[in-house]
Amino acid sequence: MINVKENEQLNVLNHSCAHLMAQAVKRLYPKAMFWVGPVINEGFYYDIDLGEDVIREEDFPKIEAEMKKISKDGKRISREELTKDQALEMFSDDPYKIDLISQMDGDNVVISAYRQGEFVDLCRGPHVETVKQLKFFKLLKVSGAYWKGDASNKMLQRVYGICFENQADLDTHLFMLEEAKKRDHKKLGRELDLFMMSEYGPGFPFWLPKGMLLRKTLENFWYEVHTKEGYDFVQTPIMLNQQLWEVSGHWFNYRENMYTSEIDDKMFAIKPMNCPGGMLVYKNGLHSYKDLPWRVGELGLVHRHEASGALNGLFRVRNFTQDDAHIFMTEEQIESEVVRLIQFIDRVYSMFNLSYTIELSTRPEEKYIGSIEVWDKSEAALEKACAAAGKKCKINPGDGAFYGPKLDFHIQDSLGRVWQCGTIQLDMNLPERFDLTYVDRDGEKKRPVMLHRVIFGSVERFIGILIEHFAGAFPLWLAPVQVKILPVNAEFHLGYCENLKTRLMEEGIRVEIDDRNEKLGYRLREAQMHKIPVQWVVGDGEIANNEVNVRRYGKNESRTVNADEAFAKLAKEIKNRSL
RNA sequence: GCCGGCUUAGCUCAACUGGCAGAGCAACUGAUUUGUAAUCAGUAGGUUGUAGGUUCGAGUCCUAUAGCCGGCACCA
Repeated sequence: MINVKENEQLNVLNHSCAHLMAQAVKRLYPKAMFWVGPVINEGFYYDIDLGEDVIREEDFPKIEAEMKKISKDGKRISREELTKDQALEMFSDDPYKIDLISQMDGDNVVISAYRQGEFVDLCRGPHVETVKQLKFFKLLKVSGAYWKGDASNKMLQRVYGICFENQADLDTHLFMLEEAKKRDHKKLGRELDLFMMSEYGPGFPFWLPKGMLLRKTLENFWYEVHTKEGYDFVQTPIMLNQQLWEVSGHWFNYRENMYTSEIDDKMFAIKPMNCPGGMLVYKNGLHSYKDLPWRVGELGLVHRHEASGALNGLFRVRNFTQDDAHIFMTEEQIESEVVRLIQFIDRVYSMFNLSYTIELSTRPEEKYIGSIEVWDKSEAALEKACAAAGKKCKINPGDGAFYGPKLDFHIQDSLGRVWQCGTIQLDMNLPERFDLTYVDRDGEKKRPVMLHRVIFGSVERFIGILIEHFAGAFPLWLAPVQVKILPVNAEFHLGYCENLKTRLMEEGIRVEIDDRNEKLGYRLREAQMHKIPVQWVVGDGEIANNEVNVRRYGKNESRTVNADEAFAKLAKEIKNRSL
């Protein structure tokens, strides 16, 4: 999907289009007052105060028509430079502009405004020369948005749109949006019987048999690669008492987002994170420097009371499974361990054909714990590890957690959308709070360094991303049903099919026979619509020669091959986890 | 939580300004025994999300509420 913000020409075009929209809105809603109208990756928006009035999507054609009219009139867009006083004078009846102007530093600051016809707005620019250049645009959505992004402020109306240089680009973009809609994991999840939601448990997904197969395959893969990577595995309780959450600090910081319950007069909370339980596991025994780094993995089910409006399919839920691990180590081991982790994560993402970028988030300006010296050292270690692993990393200054810096992995799906999934976080807080130690070479007890890390992030969300990434057509190794066997005539060919099925099942291959009383074309169509990767058709010809007729998902062709060869090829493809 | 929208059969959607709740697919039954994306016929399926209200009459209008969707805020 196109990124408007990063394309210089489109950036300017969309910025000007935001002004064009504002002008049209002002004509149709004379009471409208405007806050800001920036360019974003997906186009532009404008935050508007309409008083009692409301803009709805059904009003878009009207606004777009007015925009077209203004564009046709072809007024030039001109820049004016003002002093602070002049600007205040010019916008004296607009509290939003006054707020903007008074925020500008110094009394001698030069303020620029852009004018097109009767419409003028404060703006740094640049803009296109004339509104005539703004022809190929579309308003996309409208929503509420807090003034200055602060939930305690009033809500303005935010209208989104996008503008291109020609009709073809606009059409392509709108087509892509339609494509994305077709891939919606909530829609595909229903069509492919993967999961369901119920109003009896908002935000708590139900996994259906087909989805469970997908999920278990993914989890088995996770255990397999982590075992090879030297991880141990644990499972910590879902529920622990208040005292533990006080030690971890969650009771004070996140209590309103935790589900609590009283047991025998004591307060308990359902875990919103796995770490405190992990700390207790570490403290269960003594640790020698010889045992470090200790990598402890847990597919841990956590519950968080997310705001109702935040819920969104599998992307944002109230219970989810983190593919968590805590790694305990000495300070000297940070860099080599993180290099190893980056390489590990790289291998995992490549299994799904997902590319990614890494971002390093550093010490927050104000809220942080620990000494600046340790922070600097940790940040340097993470950055060095990235370089050593041969990866670039973008730096997000001040975006780290209060307890440590982190590396975030942003994956890019097949539509070019970006999702933050993996993260590697150094934690200087919990080892202290839980008084973790190891016995060093010199016999002294020392404080280990700990890092949290996830690769999928949330198993549920990752599956949602995979559904959209693959448009529901999973690679063979992941597909809930891998092979559909279709007897041409169930009466005569079923026995042979059942032998094939038994043989596939013995190898752990997920297979179904469709022997319903329907024509082959009907059953084949259904198998294709369920995006089953492989269909084997069996009739008289195949049985006579120990063959199967193989058809793949999405291919409008089939090949008749020896059954043993088909079997071997399938097994190999699954074993290799081919894409 | 906030702003806006939506909610009709398992799914996708109809039902003019308030006037007899309907179709396709799926399901079920029967016929058909099928060779690469839909065989034919029939049957059943609904307190129109829920609770109130207005009206002779409500899927349609009003109020409340739940859930969902698009954003905002939040995301340890």
